[in-house]
Amino acid sequence: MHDSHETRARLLDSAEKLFDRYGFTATGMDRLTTAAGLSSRTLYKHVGSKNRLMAAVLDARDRRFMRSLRVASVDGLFDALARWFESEEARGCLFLRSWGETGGEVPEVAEAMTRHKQRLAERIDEIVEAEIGRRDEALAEEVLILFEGATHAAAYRGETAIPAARRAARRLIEGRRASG
Amino acid sequence: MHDSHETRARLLDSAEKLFDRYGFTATGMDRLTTAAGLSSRTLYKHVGSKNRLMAAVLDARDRRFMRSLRVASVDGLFDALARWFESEEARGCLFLRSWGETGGEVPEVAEAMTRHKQRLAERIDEIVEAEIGRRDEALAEEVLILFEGATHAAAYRGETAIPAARRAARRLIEGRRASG
DNA sequence: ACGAGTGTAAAACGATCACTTTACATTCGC
DNA sequence: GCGAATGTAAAGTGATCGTTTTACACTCGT
Repeated sequence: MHDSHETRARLLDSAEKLFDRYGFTATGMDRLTTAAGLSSRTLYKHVGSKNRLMAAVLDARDRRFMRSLRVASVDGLFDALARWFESEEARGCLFLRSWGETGGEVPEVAEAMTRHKQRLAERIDEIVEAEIGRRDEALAEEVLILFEGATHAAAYRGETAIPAARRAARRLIEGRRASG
Repeated sequence: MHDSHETRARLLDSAEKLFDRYGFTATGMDRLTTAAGLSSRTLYKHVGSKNRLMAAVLDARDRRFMRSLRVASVDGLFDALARWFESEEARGCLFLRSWGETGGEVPEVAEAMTRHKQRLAERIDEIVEAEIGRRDEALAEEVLILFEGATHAAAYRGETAIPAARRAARRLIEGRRASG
């Protein structure tokens, strides 16, 4: 048989590009099968439904994104985001977009979004702790908001949004480190 | 004749709720006509097409949103956002969502998004100037990113995101006010 | 009372939607 | 070399998409 794992990877990869570029609902199954080089029969054997395909795409994207965020400082965090947008176009967070497009009513998608945002928040908690030597949930939430804001502002302002967010985050961190 | 202006307002109002709740593509014309209490013939006489309806909805929302942002301080800015989310559910920015759903390929929608974000940036420029007594584009961009971040983080973290963003913005402002 | 304007309800348009099925080719272990 | 598995291509499923059309009713100024 053909390598099932490789086929699935190719499917998730091409589907992610299409969903990101054209949106979830506007991307039809024929475009997905063509891009993956699969018959619709095989595609359905692999993922079961369009909703489950979207959820699988989001889970794979979460792993890839989180892998790129293995950094130990807020500068590293925003540098990682800048690097992400060197290979991906900035169109806002795909998790939030998919969740919004489906009205929050597709459980697989809603759960993938929640899981991803939970992991992101935890990662930022750790980075903030590494920076100032103790946990600071309030500061971590502020950095998370800058991260979320940079992700979305980059979609319409270009990548100057990312150094601006990085600058602001650094200032907030320095303020807590000194007077903490 | 029936009041054409009132009919149009009712149409835009119900359409905005549906687009926001279920997404643009997933909301069909039958749902829109039913919610507006109009025949499809009349709806098409008023707005011409679904794309133009979305653009009209966005323009009306821009006016309403900008009217709610007539404030003179960053505290006022984030308080206004909190007030906005008392009557609207937080699902991220409808302009960015619509733009993303249509792949940036519907000119009316893309232009409405660009116009809105331009106005928002100008308003925040003015607010920052009122706070510190001079223009500061870098600081204004940081506040904009916090605003964008709060808008989207509120969708999955609840409204604690807004006071957190307000707190961070205040800290950034105070830093520039003191040290010039 | 009449034509123009404005409204409705409902059928019809071809296209496309997610998904299934049919029919057939290939590769595999044994 | 045979049966099971896995693949393809392509037609077909009924539903729904955005949009237009047909047919008909009401209200206006004149």
